[in-house]
Amino acid sequence: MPIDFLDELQWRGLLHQCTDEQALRAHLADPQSNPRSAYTGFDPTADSLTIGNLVPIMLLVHFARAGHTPIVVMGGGTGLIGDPSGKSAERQLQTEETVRGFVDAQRPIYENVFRGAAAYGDAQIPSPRILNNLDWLAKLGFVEVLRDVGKHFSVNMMIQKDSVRDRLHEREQGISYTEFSYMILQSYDFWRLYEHEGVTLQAGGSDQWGNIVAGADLIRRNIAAFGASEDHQPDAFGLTVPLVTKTDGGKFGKTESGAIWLTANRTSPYAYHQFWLNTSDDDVVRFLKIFTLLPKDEIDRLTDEVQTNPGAREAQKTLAHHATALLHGEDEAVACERAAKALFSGEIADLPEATLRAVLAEVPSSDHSVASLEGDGVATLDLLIETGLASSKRQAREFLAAGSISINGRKLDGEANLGSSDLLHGSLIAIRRGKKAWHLTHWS
RNA sequence: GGGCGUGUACCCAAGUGGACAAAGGGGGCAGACUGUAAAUCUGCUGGCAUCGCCUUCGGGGGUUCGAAUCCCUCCGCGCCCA
Repeated sequence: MPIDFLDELQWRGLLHQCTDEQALRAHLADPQSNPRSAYTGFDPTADSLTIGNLVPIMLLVHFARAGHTPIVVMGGGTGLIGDPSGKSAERQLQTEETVRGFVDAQRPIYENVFRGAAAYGDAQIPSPRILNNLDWLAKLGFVEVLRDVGKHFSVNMMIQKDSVRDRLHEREQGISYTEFSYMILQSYDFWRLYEHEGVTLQAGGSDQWGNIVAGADLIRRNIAAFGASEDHQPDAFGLTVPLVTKTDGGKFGKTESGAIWLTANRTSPYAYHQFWLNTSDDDVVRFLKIFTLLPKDEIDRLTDEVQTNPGAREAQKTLAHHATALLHGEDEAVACERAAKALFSGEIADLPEATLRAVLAEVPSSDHSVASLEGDGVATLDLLIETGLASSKRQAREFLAAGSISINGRKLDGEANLGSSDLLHGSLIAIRRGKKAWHLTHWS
């Protein structure tokens, strides 16, 4: 039994606003005999996406779970122009090669999430179709665009748009004709997909509302101009997801060390898992709804757990597991949990070598000469500096005096020298400062 | 171009000849407590060294036994006038 798309979005808090909700509900009511297609566009501005981008992807997943057809449109073309929405300054134009590289790097993210969603239990959900708007935008002729598309856009309306208006009145940073035209391109995408792919719904982040409505508008005007549609309702809808916020006012998706990305080369699965695990009690239920596919009764149960037994952090653990599994796969999620357990308990000395190496794989490491362990051995003081765990001898002494340093999980009190008897598996010494800072030393 | 200000450590900010490696706050790091949370408490926060030494108060130069502090000069920033 497929889910009801709009109901699902609503209770999950994924629905920010949409055009004509009643008509949209009716439009989507019968996926069996009338499956619909929806698309979300993503402009490639980097070689990866951040967890903020995960929200509209989840929306497409729910669309698929409801029995409809999701389409991802990668902005290989629009990415060459630059969306002024939410930007206070003109963007640096990227070269075509760069954007192409970004497109290729981002493609697996969509595939991974949908694979993860299917693995979670919705085996019937299809993979999304992934298109690149460069394929049609690159072929457009300037005259053609001005006549067929531009005629439907009123400049009076376009300059009302917040992102454009701000730039017009901000004397420091104007807006180029290029970025001003962005809305027209995105609208054309929608029209194009409506015509050729039967797409009737565009979804996106809340900052995309203006662009989405403009697209729906273009479709309506074109229908009016060229006749077409058998019924008189223009079957083009728009829908946005909310901006995810944190209760404490901090920016969602950012840590001290930077943004949380959706590819392992930028944010390791372990760091990703830790990010979710550290969600505050105030946010965890909302995030469970948005970033996992857990059913309502399970989330209700976890909501109670947060209330009655917050110390167990079952909700955070569940969130971390499912969010990690969704993106990186179940195996990675399990590995992250195992690594977290070992690293936080500090009990690593008894782990088999292969497990130990796997657990510490993401920790900074350095190579040292095993010969130096002979005789008096190596002073931990010096080693702390060599490994970067302390920035000066004075600081290293401070850590040692405070009992902040552990060697292979054994707490060190005071200064000491390390010898070959401290080697784990004949070649490794793991140093830990405080609770979270680890460093693995290789000796050979 | 003229006038008045201002520049201090990661950030804000006191300090106007010696007691200044420089108050206070924030941030950061560590310790205790805890739930890898929040709040709270404690310590550290230029470097090297077992009393001590070395390098720092926008840059350079000078006065002085002694300069963040006084003088000269250059540079940066802010406000007002043109």
